Amino acid sequence: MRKGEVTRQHIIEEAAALFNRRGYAGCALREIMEATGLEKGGIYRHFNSKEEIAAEAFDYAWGQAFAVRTRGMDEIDDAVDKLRRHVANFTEKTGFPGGCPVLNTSTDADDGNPVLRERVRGAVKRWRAMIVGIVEQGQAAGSVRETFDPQEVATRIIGALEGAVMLARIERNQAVLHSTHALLDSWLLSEVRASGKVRRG
Amino acid sequence: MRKGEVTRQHIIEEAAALFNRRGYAGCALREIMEATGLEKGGIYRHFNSKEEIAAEAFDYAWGQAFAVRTRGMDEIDDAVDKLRRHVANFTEKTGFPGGCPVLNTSTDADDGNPVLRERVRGAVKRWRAMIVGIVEQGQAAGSVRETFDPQEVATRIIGALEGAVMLARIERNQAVLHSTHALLDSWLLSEVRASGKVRRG
DNA sequence: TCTAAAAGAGACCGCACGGTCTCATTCCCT
DNA sequence: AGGGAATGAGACCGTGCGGTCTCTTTTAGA
Repeated sequence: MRKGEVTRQHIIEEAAALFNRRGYAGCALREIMEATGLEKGGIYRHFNSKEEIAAEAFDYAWGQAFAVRTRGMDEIDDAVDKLRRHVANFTEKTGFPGGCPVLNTSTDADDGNPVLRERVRGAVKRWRAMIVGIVEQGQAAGSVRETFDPQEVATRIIGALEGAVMLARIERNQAVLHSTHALLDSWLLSEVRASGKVRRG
Repeated sequence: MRKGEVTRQHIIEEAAALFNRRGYAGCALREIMEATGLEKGGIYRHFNSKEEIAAEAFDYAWGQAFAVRTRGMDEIDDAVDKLRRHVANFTEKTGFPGGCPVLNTSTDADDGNPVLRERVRGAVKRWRAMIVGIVEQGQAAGSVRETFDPQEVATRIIGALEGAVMLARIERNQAVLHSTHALLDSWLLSEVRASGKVRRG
């Protein structure tokens, strides 16, 4: 890796934390300069615009957060337990400094920032697809109830998790996350799990 | 009402819509000037700073949204039906242009904007207190299960609603709101409602 | 109708913003 | 070691930002 590539990645990482905390409009290039120790020339050497930095910063932040939230899932076969792990990771571990990138960027993306909008949408689409996939596998394997629409399970989980993150931040109270963890866990075990069914696979 | 008071209120209302859509940092005074047809002198005649406008704009926006979301609840005696009305209002009606003021402002409030932070927190506190109060009344009246912690019911409802709003916006799909409405409604009827209990009151 | 106060227009301020481009320094390959 | 390319510093640009303050216009009450 060349010196420039190292610097480029360093800019992305520093900018990611700043954009996640302050939002796109609220974070000036000057702050990224300070955080990286570079002057403008050094930053514009690698990126054409602030928007380009923000886009790559979001991708990085979301990648980091998603990795934390999906850790250990692959080692679990059972669909319900896999989802339970996901919920536990999300609520009990810090995904990325400054909170959830999807939540924070969703308002930035709202108005006049199509690049970020597509990025956030893509992230949610992949997240939803992951959950839907797991539910469908579970239904095929007989461990998830057939009565649940996989899309609605995904809506429930994503909505509840993002809502909890928002509440925890506003109220400055992590208990909301623990409480949501317990609620979703209980729901997955008692409602989503197919009880008494034979597990195939 | 004096002419000035009318103008002041007009500024607040126009600013509320703009701040809700663009966020604090993303909305310049020039935009408020354009929306109101006033010059700076006219705006600074009534407010000392942009922050003061934003604070009053948030109060106004939240007041409007909350009124929509609580409409008709007072005419309902049963606690579970009252909460169902709230959920229906929230998911099926537009609370305020540009989305939910609490969600939108929560990221603005995050970093370096203590005035807005306290405002948002206060709004959520009142919202939570309303739901907790209804649950407690329902438990006292025997129509809500005693096994539920009222705070957790509030967490569940607020979290799910705000998460759904966020998702609906990102995905540009109102179906998420309808789906969340159905999920919460079903939960309230089948889990929260005390079945077979005598209703007192 | 008159007049003082209220309300608002508009010119101005200093500073900050994102971006451009030339020059200086560093890197890295031969 | 040398030299060309890569990398980054720094000066500069035009524009926009929130805020200030004087002057003009409008309001509203006697």
